[in-house]
This record gives sequence, structure tokens and C-alpha cells, in this order.
Amino acid sequence: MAGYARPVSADAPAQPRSVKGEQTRELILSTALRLFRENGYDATTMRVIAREASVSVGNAYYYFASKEHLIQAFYDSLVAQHRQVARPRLDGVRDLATRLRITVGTHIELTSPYHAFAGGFFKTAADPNSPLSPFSAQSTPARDEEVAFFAEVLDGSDAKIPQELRAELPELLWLYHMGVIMYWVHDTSDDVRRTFELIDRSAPLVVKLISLSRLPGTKAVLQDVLSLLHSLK
Amino acid sequence: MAGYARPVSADAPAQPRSVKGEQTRELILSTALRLFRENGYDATTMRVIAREASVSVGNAYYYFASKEHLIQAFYDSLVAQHRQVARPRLDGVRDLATRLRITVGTHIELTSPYHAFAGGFFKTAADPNSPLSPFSAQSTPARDEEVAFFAEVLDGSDAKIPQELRAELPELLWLYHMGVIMYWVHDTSDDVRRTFELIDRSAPLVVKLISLSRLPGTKAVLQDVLSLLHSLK
DNA sequence: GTCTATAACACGATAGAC
DNA sequence: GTCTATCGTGTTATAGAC
Repeated sequence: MAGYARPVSADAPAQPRSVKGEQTRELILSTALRLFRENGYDATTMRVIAREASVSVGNAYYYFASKEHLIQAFYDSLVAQHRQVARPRLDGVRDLATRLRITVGTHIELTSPYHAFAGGFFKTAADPNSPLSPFSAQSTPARDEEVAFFAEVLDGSDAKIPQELRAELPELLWLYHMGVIMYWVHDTSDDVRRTFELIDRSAPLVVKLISLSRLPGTKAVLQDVLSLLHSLK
Repeated sequence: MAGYARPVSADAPAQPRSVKGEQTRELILSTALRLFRENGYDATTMRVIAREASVSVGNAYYYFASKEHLIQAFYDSLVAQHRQVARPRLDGVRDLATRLRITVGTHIELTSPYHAFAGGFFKTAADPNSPLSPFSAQSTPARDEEVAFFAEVLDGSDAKIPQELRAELPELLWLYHMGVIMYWVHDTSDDVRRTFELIDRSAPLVVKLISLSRLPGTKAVLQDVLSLLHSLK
């Protein structure tokens, strides 16, 4: 279903090879993100980004095929930053609920400056036709990295994971993470306080649900769920 | 958090009172939906909608404050149609899994002609700032109707629902429904075959999960989940 | 209240010259 | 790599007609 070859020529702007090109790209991206933070996504026009970065509109489009691609670049860097910040915080922590709380909470913390423009971000991410969709081919690398990170979170814990679950769990935890993000996008409380409450309370719940699957009587249902998940991929 | 009064003057175009006005409104809406089906959301410009409906652009904006509002009108009519079509199909069916399958399946069936433009639709729906967001104030009536319908689906079944769950279940089933819609939006299989498979297999699972909550050992977790849900509203 | 016609605006995006 | 000029879009404004 996935992975067949297709032309990508008109797709992404070529990775610039020259030092100067890389600098220009960085300048445009950082300018855009600053303006997004300050004025929101919709209010930040490509013209303003270009002007503030002292480049032409055409040049901005040379490096970023669309305004959405600026967000994708942001998200890619966020994924890398997330691991970088979360890893030391996880160091020495073995309790799975705590590890989940740290992992998801760190992500929310890093994204917080952009909460006000999260609507515009999320909007394009929800479009399955957009390269920004977390399920799109172009998001596969970032998504795979995140799922792999959740595997790491799992492996570093002392939780006993039922064998049948182990393979699917990282992806399920990523889905849980996506759910938290969805809540965060809609969260209007001060400093997204409610999102952090959600994380604090749901992380232990997730762990409890995992251990529930060892209960006699749940095995058959668990198998059904897993087989359904498997058939949908 | 919700429900406080606020000015809505500049919000929606006045409900037309005259018969002629209602006809014009209907004409614009049906023309737009036909063009959406035929050419997709983005490709259908307001200028083309107006021309095909033989009205002026200004007139189209007189009845629909924005292009998004055309989708909202579509969704409102869909909600009404959904109940109308699903109710007779539910008649005499007591098994909850079957009732769920019929309810959700009917909705997907009715929406199928628009699957190709679902991306554009979903895109705006995901924006929390959009009136189209299922969590927005403007969507409250439609959402409440749908949740109420799930209560109906529940009540007409012979399933034994644990008392603690009963109050929250309609809303949870609505969330399940939303999840199916999310899958549907991203479903690229022929005639969204996979979405129907998902429904066929997940509906019985949902019922099994409900009955699982009667199992000794699950009570505490269930309470935690319910209390979390309650605190987030 | 309903509707037309048309011009204008700012936007994302593109073409093509340099 | 970078620019300017230009396109088509959603949307608004204007000025009026029935």
C-alpha cells in the first residue's frame, strides 16, 4: 500500500549545498518561527517573512515549497530537540508512568511558545493531502523517530510488558501522545495547565491499562484489538 | 467555561425569512456541494459556485459568511439526514454491536460521495479557531444531537451497561465515531472498504470493552478513567 | 430584505529574467 | 540563488436596483 516509487522532483526544495544557502535557509526559517510565535500563523504572511528576513518572496519559496513546509521544517527540528531534552530527564528514572509523563510533558513544554498558533499548525496537519499530515509519506521519518523514541522510553523502564503487546506498544504510545497534543491544541486554560493535568493523570492510567491486559478474561479482547490494529496498517 | 452570552451579530448570515430567500440559499448550497463532489473543495471557487448557481458572488456571501460556512451547513443537514436514515435501520435490532455498526456505517455511507473532498473539510474542522471545529460553540447543537442519538442507540439495545458508565457512554461512543471518521478521511482504499472493515470489527470490540468493565479488578481503573474524563470537561 | 454588478484588497504561489 | 512582476484565490467594499 505504501512505499512505491513516485516522482518527487517538484516536491521539496533541494537541500542547499552551499554554506551561504544553508545560512539563508536557516535565516528564513528562524525568522518565520519568530513571527509565528509573535503574531500567529495566519497573520504571518510570506511577504512579511521575506521582508523581515531581508530576502525576496521568491527566494523564500526557493527554500520552502510552501508556507506549510516551514511548519514541517519546524516539526523536524522539534523532534530532534525533543529527544535531546527528554533523554537526560529520563536518566535514572525507571518507573514507566513517570517516564511517560516526562516524555510527553517535555514535548508540550517545548511546543508551548507556539501554542497560540497551534490552530493554524494543526489545521494543515489534519489534511491527509498535506505533506504535514503525521500519516503522510513525508512525515514518515519524523514519525518513525518518535515511535522509536517511545520504544526507548519503554525499554528503559522496569515495567513488565505482556509479550503480545510489546511490538505494538510504542506505536500505541505515540497515538496516546497524539491524543494529548489534540487536547493541547484545544486547551484554552492559562499556560495550558489542563494539558499538564491531563498528562499527570493519564500517564499512570496508561500504565494501569497495560497491566490490566494480564488479567484473566482480557486476553481474548486484547488479541482482537491487536489483530484489528494489525489489519489496518 | 462555556455558554456565556456574546454578540453574534456579525456571525452568521441572517436566516432568510422569505420563501424566495430560502430557495436561493438552498440553490447556492446544493450547487456548492455538487461542485465539491465533482471537483473537490479547493478547486471549487466561490466565483464558480456563484456562476453555476446563477447568482452574484455578493449574494453567495449574503447567505454564507465564508466558504467554510458552506461546509457547516452541509454538516448540519448531514446530521439530520443521518438520524433519519439510521433510525429505521435500527428498528427491531437489539444487539448493541449491530446497532453501533449500523449507526456509524450509515454515517460513513452518507458521507462517502464527499470522501474525495473530505481532506479540505477535515482540515478546517481540525482548527480549534474555526466555527467548524466539532468542539466549537457553533458546532454544539449538532454535536449534542449526535451524542443524544448515541444515547438512543444505547437505550434501544439489550446490552447491560454498568451503571457508572451509563452517563458518559454516549459521549464516549461519539468519540469512537470521531475516530472512525478520522480513519475514513485518511482511507485511500477502494470505496473506503477498509473503513467499513474497521467498523465491522471495532463495533463488537467496543461492546466487549464495555462488558470488560464489569470484570473484577477493572473497577478502580474505570473509576480513574471516568474521573479524569469528568475533570477535563 | 434580497439581490446584482463590479472593483478592489491581501494573500499564497509561480514565472521568468538576471 | 535571487529578484520583480504577476496570477488566481477568498473575501470585502461600494453603489445601487427591486
